[in-house]
Amino acid sequence: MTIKDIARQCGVGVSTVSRVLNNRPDVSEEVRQKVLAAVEANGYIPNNSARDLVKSRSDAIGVVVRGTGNLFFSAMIKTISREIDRRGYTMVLRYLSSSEDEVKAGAILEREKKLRGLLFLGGRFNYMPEEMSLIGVPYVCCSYTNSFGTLKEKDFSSVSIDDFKTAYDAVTLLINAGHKRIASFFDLCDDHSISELRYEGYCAALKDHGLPLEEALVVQTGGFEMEDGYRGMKELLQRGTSFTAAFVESDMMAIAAMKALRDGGKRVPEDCSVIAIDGLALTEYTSPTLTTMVQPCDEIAEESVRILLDMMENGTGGVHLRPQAHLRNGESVRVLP
Amino acid sequence: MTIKDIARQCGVGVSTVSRVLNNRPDVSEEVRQKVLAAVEANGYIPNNSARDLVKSRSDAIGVVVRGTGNLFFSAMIKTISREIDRRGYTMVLRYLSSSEDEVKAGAILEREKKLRGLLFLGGRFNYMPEEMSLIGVPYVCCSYTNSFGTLKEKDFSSVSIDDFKTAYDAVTLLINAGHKRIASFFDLCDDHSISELRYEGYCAALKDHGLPLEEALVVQTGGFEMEDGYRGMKELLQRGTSFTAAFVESDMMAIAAMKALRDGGKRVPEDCSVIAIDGLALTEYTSPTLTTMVQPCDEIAEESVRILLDMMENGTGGVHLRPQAHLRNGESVRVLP
DNA sequence: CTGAAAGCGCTAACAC
DNA sequence: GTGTTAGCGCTTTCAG
Repeated sequence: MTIKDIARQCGVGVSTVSRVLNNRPDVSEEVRQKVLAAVEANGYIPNNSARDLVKSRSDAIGVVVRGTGNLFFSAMIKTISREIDRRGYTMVLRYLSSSEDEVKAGAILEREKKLRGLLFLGGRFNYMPEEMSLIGVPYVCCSYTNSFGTLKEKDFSSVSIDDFKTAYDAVTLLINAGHKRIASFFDLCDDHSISELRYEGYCAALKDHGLPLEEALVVQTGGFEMEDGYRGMKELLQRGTSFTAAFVESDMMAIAAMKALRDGGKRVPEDCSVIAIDGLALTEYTSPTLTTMVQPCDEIAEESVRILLDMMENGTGGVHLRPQAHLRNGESVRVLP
Repeated sequence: MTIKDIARQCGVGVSTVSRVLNNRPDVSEEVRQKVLAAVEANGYIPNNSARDLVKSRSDAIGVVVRGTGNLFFSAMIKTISREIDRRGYTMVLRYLSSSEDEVKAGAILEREKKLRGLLFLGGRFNYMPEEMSLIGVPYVCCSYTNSFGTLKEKDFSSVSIDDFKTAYDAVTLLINAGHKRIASFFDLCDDHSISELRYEGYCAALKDHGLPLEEALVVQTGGFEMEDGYRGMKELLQRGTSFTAAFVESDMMAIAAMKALRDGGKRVPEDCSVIAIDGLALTEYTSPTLTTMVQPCDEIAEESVRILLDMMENGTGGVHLRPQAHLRNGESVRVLP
C-alpha cells in the first residue's frame, strides 16, 4: 500500500494525497475527507524511509547517557522516551561509561543516525565552543550545566538543579543539626563537573557557618558507582579522622557508604548522620531511610524534551531552567543535643 | 557527499561502490582499496533512508519493556542496547506499564517503526498463536517463557531462568535452614505469568519437604513495585499469622518487605528470614544484605540479542535457553537452631 | 486548488 | 569484475 494506491483509489493525484497527509491547507475539504477515509480504510501508513530520503533528514533524537550505574538516569529515560514518542519522534539511546566522552559520542551518533537533536544525560561542565562545533544539531544538557565552560547561553540549553546551592543546603542542614565535623564524598573535587560544583557548595556552607574545611574529611572516590561510595567510606574510616556526619553526592553512593559505616561498626544516624542528593524512591525503603535532596526528575525530563523540540522545530535559542530540589527527611540524620 | 561522488572520484560506477560498501565478494581487491580509501578520506557515510527505502525495510529492532519500576530490566537494557549497536542495528525502546499489553504494543511499534525484530522484556506466559499472528517479525521473550500458552516452540524464542526451579530452590534453602512457617509474596498467584510459576515452585518445595501450604501465609500484592511489596508485608503482619521466613519474588519487593518488617518491629533475619530472586548489585549494600537467587543478567541480554539477530538474518527457528540462576548468600537468612 | 514529473541516494538486476 | 539503469515511496516545484 503506497501513496499511489491511495491516490488511484480516490481518483486524485499523489501530490494531493501528500498534501492531505502533511496537513497542508491548500486542499478542498471535500477531497481531504475522501483521502482521509481511504487512508483509514486501508490502514495506510506512509513510508518513513521515503519521507526521510526526500527531506534528507530523520525523525531521530539522540539520547546519550553517561554513567551506566546511575539509577537516577534510568528513571528519567522512561519519561524522556515517553515524551519523545508522544511528539512523533524516535529515540536513539546510547549508553556511555563515565570514562567516555559524550560530545564525541554524540557527534558520531548524530552522523550515524542522522539525528535532529541531542539530549545529554549527564556530562562535563566545561564545554568550549570549538569542541561543540562537532555537534551540528540542537542539544540540551539534561541535569547538568556549563558552569566551567565558555559556551554562549544562547547556543545551547540546559535543565538542571543548582548543584552548588543544593549541596550548600544539604550541608547547612547538617550544620543546623549541630554537626561540626562533616565528611564529604565526591567523584573528584576538581573534575570541572557536577562533583566540583557540589564540593564548592560543601565548602561554602562550612565557611558561611564558621567551620574549617578539613582536607582529611573530604574523600574523592574516583567514581560515581556504589562500589566507589563503599570504598570511599572504608578509606575515611581507616584514616581515623573523627566525624559525626557525611554529605554524599548521590543516593546510590550514600547507600553504599552507609553499608561501609555498618561494616566498620558505626550506626547511622547515631554515630554518623548521612545526607545525599537525588531522592530516588528506593531510599525511602532502605534502613535507615535516607535524608536526601530530591531532584524533580519528571520535570527535568519533560522540560528537556520540550525545550529540545522547540529548538529543533522553531529554531529557538538557548533556554536554561533551574528547577528546585527539595528536602525529603529520612532517618539518616540525627540532631545533635 | 553521496555514493555518486565517491564513484566519480574513484573513476568507477556506483554499483561498484555499493558492492564495496556492502562487503560483496565480487570486486577486485585493487578497486576495493581505492574505494575504501575515498570513503575514508571523505568521511562518507551511506544514507540509511535511501538504503532502507530500496530494501523496503529498516535496521530497527524494537525493545518492549513491561513494568517500569523494574531495576532488573534497566540493567539489561544497557547490555541489549550495546549488543544491538554493535551489530549495526538501531534500538527502538518502548516502556509499558504492567497493565498495558505488550503484544499489542509490539504490533503497533512494528508497523510504526518498520521493525525487523522484537525483544520483549517481560510479558505474559500465555500467548496463543492467533494472538501472536499480530507480530509479523521474529521475536524473543527475554526473561520469560510461554509455559501457559500454546505457541509452537519453533515459532518464537525465549531466554529465561527456570522460574519454577529457582523459586523451588530458594524456598528449599529456607526449609533446609530449619524454617517451617514460610510466607511468600507474589504479584498474583494465578496470573499465568512469572508469579504463578514462582508460586508453583514455592508450593512444590513445601510439599516435597512435607510442609503444609497455608493460605494465610501467601500474599498477593497485586503489583511488582516496591510499594506493593511494602503493602503486602504490612498486610501479612496485620493478619497475625506467625512465620519465621519469607520468600519474595523480586529483590525490589524484598527490600520494601524488609522495611515493612522493620516498621512492624521485626528484625531481619532474627525474627524473619528473607530470600528473593534477581540478584541486583544494590542488594549487596542494603541492611541486611539480601540472600537472593542471582539471574545471569548479562548472559540473558546478550543471548537474547544474538538469537533474535540469528532469526532475522538467517531465518532460524525458535531457540529456548534456560540459563541457571545461582544463590548469593547475604545476611537476610538465619539458620534456625 | 490540483496533477505531472523530477528527483532524494541507494540497491539490484541486467548487460557487457 | 564492472558499469548502466530502473525503480523503492515520497515531497515538491511548476504548470495549469
